[in-house]
Amino acid sequence: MTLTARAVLKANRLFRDLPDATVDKLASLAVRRSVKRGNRIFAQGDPGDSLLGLIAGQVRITATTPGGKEVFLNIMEPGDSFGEIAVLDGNARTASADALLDSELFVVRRRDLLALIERDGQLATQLLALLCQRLRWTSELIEEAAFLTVPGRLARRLLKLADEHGRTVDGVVTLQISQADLAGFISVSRQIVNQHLQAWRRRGWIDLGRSRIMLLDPAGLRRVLEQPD
Amino acid sequence: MTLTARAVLKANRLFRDLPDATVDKLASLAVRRSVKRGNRIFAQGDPGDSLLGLIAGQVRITATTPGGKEVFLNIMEPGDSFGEIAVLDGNARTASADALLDSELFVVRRRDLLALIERDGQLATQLLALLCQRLRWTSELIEEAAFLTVPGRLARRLLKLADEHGRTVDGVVTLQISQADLAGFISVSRQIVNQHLQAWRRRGWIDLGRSRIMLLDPAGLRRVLEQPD
DNA sequence: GGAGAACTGTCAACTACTTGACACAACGCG
DNA sequence: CGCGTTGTGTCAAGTAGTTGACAGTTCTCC
Repeated sequence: MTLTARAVLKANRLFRDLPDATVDKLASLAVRRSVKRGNRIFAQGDPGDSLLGLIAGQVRITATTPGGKEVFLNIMEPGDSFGEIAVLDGNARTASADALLDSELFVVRRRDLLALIERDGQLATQLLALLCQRLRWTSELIEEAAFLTVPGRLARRLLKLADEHGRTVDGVVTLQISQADLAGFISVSRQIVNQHLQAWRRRGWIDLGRSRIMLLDPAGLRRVLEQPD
Repeated sequence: MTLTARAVLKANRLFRDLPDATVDKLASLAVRRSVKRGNRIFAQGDPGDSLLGLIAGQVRITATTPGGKEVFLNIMEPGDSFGEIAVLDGNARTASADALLDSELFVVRRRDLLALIERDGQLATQLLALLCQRLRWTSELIEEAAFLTVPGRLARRLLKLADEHGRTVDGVVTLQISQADLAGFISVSRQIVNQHLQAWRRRGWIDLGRSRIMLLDPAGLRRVLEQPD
C-alpha cells in the first residue's frame, strides 16, 4: 500500500518493460483511485478520457444492452490494464467496469498518455502489442460463439477461467463463480448451465458447491471441445 | 494499373496521412502481388510475415474450424489493408483471406514494417488508431452475437453490408450476395436466412433475386433491431 | 440467532434453429 | 444450345435452447 508510484507502474504488464525515464514520467502523471466493492469504475458510453491500471482488487468488464441484458467480457487482476481503446481513440467506452472487490487503481489521463506516446516510440510499440493481444482475444471469442455448441463454450470458458483465476488446492483447481455469472460469460440461461454442469458432475469431471466449481478432471472437459464442430 | 508505388500507398487508408518521406520509404519496400479470383491469399495458421493492402479487386476474410465450418468475418475493398495483427506480433494468422475477384495487392514484409515503425512515430500512431477501430469492430460483433436474436443479426448485417458494399440504383440499395454467404456471416443455416428474408419480402421491406437483395425499406429493417433484446 | 438474500437444482411448456431432402430457376460455359 | 452448376424456396422431423416457477440450501449481516 505504501508503494511508490513508480513501483506500482513497474508491476503492470503494460509498463514494466519500458525504460525507467518513461516510467518516471508516467508515474508523475498517474493518479490513484480507490473503488469499493460493487461500485462502478466507468460505464459504457462514458467519454473515454483515461487509461486504468489495476493495482489491487478485482474488476469485471461487462457490456449491457439498453434493455438491461448483460455479457461478461473479462475479469481483471492486479497488473492488468484496461480502457485502452477509448483512451487511444477518444471515443466512448465500449463496456463498463465494476469493482468485484475493494480495488486500488491508477489512472492516466488521455492528454498525458498521448503526449508520452509521441515522445517514446517504445511505449507505442508496447501498446501495439497489447492491442494485438486484445484483438486475438476477441477474435477467439467470436469463433467460439460461431463454432462451438453451448456445452463446448461452457467447457472452454471453465478451462480459461481456471487458468486465469483458479485457485489450486491439493492439485485440484477451484473456481469461485456462481452459475449465473458463468451463464453471463457465454450468453445462455443459468438453467442450461446447471444442466450441463450436472451432467459433468455425474461423470466425475467436476464437483459443485455454492459459487464454487472444482475441476477434478480437466481432460474430460477438453474432450468436449474436440468432438463436435 | 500504371500507378507509381507511392500513389498506390497514398490510396490506402492506413498510409495516406503519413509524411511523404515515410511513404517513399515504404514504397521502396512494398512488393506487388496479383491474385486471381477464387485463389487464397493466405490461410489461417500461416506465419504472419507480411502486411497486405488491397489496390484493386475484392477480398474475403474467413475463419474456419478444423472440421470445415466457416464464418465470414469481413469483405475488403480497395484502400483497405489487412493482416496487421499477425504482422505486428509475429504469430500465426487468425483467419484466411481469399480473392473474390481478380485482385491487386501490395505486400510489406514484417521486418521492413517494424524497422519503419521504430523510426516513425506517426506510423505507430496510425497503426494504433487502426487497431482501435478493429477492436471496436470485433467488440460490436461479439455484442451482436450475444444480444440480438437471429432476425436482429440478419437485419443488422444486411444494413452494414449495404452501407459498405451496396450499389445504389434509383435510390434503392442493392446487395450482391447469396443467401448462403449471408448465412455464413451470421453463423446460421441458409434455410433460416431464407425464411426471414421471405417474411420481410412479404412486408415489402426488401426484394429478392438470385444473389441479389434490394433494400426497399431500410427503416423497416432498422425497426427489427430496436424491439427485442 | 434469525430474517432475508443469493444461489442451486429441477420441471414443464414453449420456441427457434438444424439437418436433410427435393423441385425448380437462372446462369454460364463449352 | 443444352448441360452442369449454383442458388432459391419450402417441408418435415428432430434437437436444443428459453422462460417462468418453485422448493430447498447456504451465506450474510444486523
